[in-house]
Amino acid sequence: MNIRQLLVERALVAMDAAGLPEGSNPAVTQSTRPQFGDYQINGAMGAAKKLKINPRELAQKIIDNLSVDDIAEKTEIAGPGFINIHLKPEFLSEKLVAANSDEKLGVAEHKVEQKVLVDYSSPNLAKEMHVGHIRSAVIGDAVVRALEFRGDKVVRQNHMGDWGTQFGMLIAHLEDQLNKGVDLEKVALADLETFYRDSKTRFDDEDGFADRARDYVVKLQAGDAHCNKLWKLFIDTSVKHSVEVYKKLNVTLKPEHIMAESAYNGELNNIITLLKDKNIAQESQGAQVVFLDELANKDGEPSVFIVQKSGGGFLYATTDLAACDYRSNKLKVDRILIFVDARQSLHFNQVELTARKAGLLREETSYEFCPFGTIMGDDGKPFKTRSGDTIKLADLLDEAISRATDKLAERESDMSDKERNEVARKVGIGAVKYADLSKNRTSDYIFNWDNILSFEGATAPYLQYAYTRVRSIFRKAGVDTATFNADIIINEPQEKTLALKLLQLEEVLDQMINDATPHVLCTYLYELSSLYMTFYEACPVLKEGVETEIKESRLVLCNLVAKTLAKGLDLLGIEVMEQM
RNA sequence: GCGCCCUUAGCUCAGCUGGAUAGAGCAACGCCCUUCUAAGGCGUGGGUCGAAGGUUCGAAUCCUUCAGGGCGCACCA
Repeated sequence: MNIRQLLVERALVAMDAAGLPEGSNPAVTQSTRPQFGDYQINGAMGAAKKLKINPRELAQKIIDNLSVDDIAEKTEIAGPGFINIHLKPEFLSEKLVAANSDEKLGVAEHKVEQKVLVDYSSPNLAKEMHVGHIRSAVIGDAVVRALEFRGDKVVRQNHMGDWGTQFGMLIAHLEDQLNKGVDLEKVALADLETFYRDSKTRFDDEDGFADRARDYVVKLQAGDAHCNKLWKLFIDTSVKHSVEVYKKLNVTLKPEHIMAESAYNGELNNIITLLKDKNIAQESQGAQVVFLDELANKDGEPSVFIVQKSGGGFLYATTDLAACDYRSNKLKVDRILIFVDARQSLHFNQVELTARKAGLLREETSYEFCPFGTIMGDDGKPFKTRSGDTIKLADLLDEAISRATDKLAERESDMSDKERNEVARKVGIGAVKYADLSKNRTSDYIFNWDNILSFEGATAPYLQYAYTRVRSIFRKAGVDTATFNADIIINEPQEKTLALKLLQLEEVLDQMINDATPHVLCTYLYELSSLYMTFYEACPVLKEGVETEIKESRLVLCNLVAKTLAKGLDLLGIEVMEQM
């Protein structure tokens, strides 16, 4: 049930009947205040401007043709030409009762299933995941879950960085360590961070090392057995580490979703050949390069996109082009969503332009680069992503759980130790994830321990707490929430606003899926919880003196709040608990 | 140099298919636990929406210029 969409459809019919040109935007939005109704149609003003007619008169004409008797109790024109829609309480009640007996809470599945490929997490291997890696994993996973809930077919791909130049450097360093007789298990892999940093230092400072590293990459990519054997040591350790982090983070990525850069190695030569044959790539300074006029600067100099290095080595550009081909031409997906740091915007722009020209991306495939902002330190400067101090993601998650444990210990509770540990884990991890998910994907992200691990205000624990409050009522009432349903009677304003909010889940999910922005769901769930808290204080359910019909009506509202919170949080990858 | 992004309350952020009095959380202050879990609720204070122009009946939202900040731009990913 998408009320806004329903009103858009009705408004379009009315606008057409009122003689407005096709393509007029009804501009339906939720009303900003109660006196303006629940929704408003603002399209009359825009259309009137284009046609140079009186907007109020046009609004009246639209209302005359607007058929909303089944859903609205009142429509009115206000101000310069707003059309305010006041929904019927009976309409809300009816839809809520239906939603309460529906597994999907009244959210319809997409009529035409789409095949959507989501490329997310995609860490660079040979390093531990640090705090910056949380964004792609957590945001991508939320979008994946929402897509599946709406009925789309999702292909998860973890495009791990296991094939780049850094591996030449790592292999060379590892080889030297082994030749010195250093024990492999202890030194090389126990601390990937240190190992990476040491290699990087040699790469930057030591004469000849960089050249050797570059040579090893070519060998690796050409299938050299010795290099591959050493390389595999890094990959296995890194993948194992990633899987542990995903599990802790409650992210649905599994080893079978790994489609790493190396997986495309066999295709890279073909890609270059194709680009050369089609005269898309040309040699320049010994490398294979695509010049893109579409991204030319104002002097007309085209943007440079290197697809093969002068030594013959391939780059992530080559791999990403091969990935386009595989996803679009082989898997034939409708959408490709890529959750990657915004600093790679130019690169992915270049990839899409080149891939489209070369036929590596079909026209029908939508290629959606979904960038996210950079992690900033408290000083407002970006965290170093290479060879600098970083906070390990695993450590951050452990600290979150530890803080939640302390907080929980302050409260009285009859829970067992095991239950308390579970609650602390869900609260801690939830808080971290919500802090990340609730921010606009595209903006930069200031990393601050206190904000990220806060358990008050607009946080996951607040939503989890709202959930436990509802569940507590049901424990007392002793009703079976799976089957319980009753008529909904909307008398109090708190009931009305809560009822309307409950019916807006689908609207929110659509926006989240279209724009790949989980923060709209975060905002929605917070508002829902907040409205529930208000309702909870104002509208007693089980207390003495509440009439049976009112009690049952409120129980249904409570039930829907609980189910919506649980489902919404589940789509964000955040767990709920019965008590806390 | 060129390109992309950002600038909203003391702090962290929503809002940006142009709409009615710009919203939350944190922090501050004042109330509310013999009544369904106070990780809560109710209330108060707090804003030249970076600046200046422009388009419009209407601009935080669109356009231009400027300032400040960030990022990217030929062989890393």
